[in-house]
This record gives sequence, structure tokens and C-alpha cells, in this order.
Amino acid sequence: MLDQTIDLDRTFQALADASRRSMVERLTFGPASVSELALPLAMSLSAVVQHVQVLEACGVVTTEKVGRTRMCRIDPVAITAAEQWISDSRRNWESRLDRLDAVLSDEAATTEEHP
Amino acid sequence: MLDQTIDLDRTFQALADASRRSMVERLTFGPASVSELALPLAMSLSAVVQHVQVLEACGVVTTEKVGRTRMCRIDPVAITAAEQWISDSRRNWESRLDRLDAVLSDEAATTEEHP
DNA sequence: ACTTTGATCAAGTAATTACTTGACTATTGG
DNA sequence: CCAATAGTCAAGTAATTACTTGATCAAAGT
Repeated sequence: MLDQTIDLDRTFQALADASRRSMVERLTFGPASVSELALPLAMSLSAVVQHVQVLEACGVVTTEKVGRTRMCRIDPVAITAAEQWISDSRRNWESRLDRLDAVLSDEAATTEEHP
Repeated sequence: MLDQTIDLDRTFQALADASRRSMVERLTFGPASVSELALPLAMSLSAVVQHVQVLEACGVVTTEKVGRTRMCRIDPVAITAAEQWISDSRRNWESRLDRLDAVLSDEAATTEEHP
């Protein structure tokens, strides 16, 4: 539970940056090297490496060094946990709104019975 | 697109904090005042107000002042956008993995034909 | 009227984040 | 071998974050 909380912190934090999200989007189409990820971004390679490290630290991507290049690919686990947290929350609030709807239409029906 | 990017930044950033996520979880069960949200948290009311402001700034919650209390409730829009971004990404990487599977089983079949 | 209660505002601070530059190391292609 | 490529490391910096305390204020309860 503690670790999971920390990982959600780190995962949402990782996704809270447009550059990192663009890297994730790129990686959904297949593995890429760090410099391939850097291509569309207006920042130093060093900065991109640091972003990759953030994504790796929270488990959103894994990397592997092949020769002098570091290949990056998506790891679904962490990002799925984040998605889960949101959809669990949604389930709660939607069921609550459903109950609220039920109460309201019930009241409406009762009111119609005694206008 | 620009605004949406900024909002995703802010929304993920807002969710990247365990205290704020606990407030959101609480709010999925129904509206609550700022001090109700503060109850389980070991921090000053002032800090809680600031967290509420963060959640409000990204659109995850809306608030309304009633007398001297401020009632907070969830607004599904922003949080749904975040969920969407993740599920869109997932769709890409899953369809890619499906294609990869197809290629691999095709190769296996071909190899079996010529062992 | 007077005191709580619930919230707000301003200012300050320690820690973290998102970069930068510059020096350096390993791989690879000619 | 040597030069270009791909990445790594260390250090520095400006901006942001997550709080704190203390003063203030308005709405309620007694």
C-alpha cells in the first residue's frame, strides 16, 4: 500500500509533463532510442535522458542498452495502475450519482402521486 | 490543443499528491466542506485550502461558498480527460502488440512449413 | 454582545523540478 | 586509427511546490 501510493505519486508526476507525455505517445508506436525521443523536442539530449530516467523510475518505461544506444519501450504496469485509480474513483462517483438520480426520480414520482 | 495540454499537465500534477488524491476519493462519495476534507490529514487547514485550490484550478473539483463553509464536489470533466489520455495511449500500444503477435505467430507457422 | 468555528490572506522557507553547460566515455563506421 | 555519434556525469540555477505561522474576517452558536 505504501509503495503503491509512492508509485502513483511518481507515475502521475511523470505524466504531468508534456514532453514526457509526448515520449510516452511516441513509445506506444514501438521502441525508440533516447535520441529518437529527443528529435521533436527543443531541449538538450541531457535533458531528454533525465526525462527518460523519470519515466523509468516510476516504471512507465523500461530501457536496455544496445551498443552505444539505449532503447526505450513502454511497460504497461505502472501506467495501468494510474488508469485504475482514476476508473475506481469514477466508479464511486458514478454510482453515487446513479443513487442520487434514483432518489430524485422517486421523489418526482411521489410528487406526481400527490400533486 | 494548447489549453488541453496545459490542463493535462495541471490535472496529472494535481493527482500526483497522495493528500489530494485522498480528497478526491472522499469527494467521490459526495460533497464535503474544506474542514471535512482536512479531518484525516495531518496538516494545517491553510494547507488543505491550498490543495483545494490546486484541484479547483485544474477543474477536478468545483467549490461553492455556503455561509462560512466552502462546499467542494467533484467535476468529472478534467479527470476524464486524463483518463482519456491514458486509455488512448493504451489503445495504441495494445494494437501494436497485437500486430506484433500476429507477425510472430505467422513466422512460427512459416517456420513449421519449412523446418 | 461575545466567542467559536470555518475559512482566507500574506509572507517565509526547505525541498524538488526542469532545465543548462561542459567535460568525459564508449561504440561504430570509414 | 580517427572522427563522428550516442549517451553519461556533475554542477549550477531559476522556478515551482508543499508546506508553515500569524493576522484577519465573517457567519454561527450561546
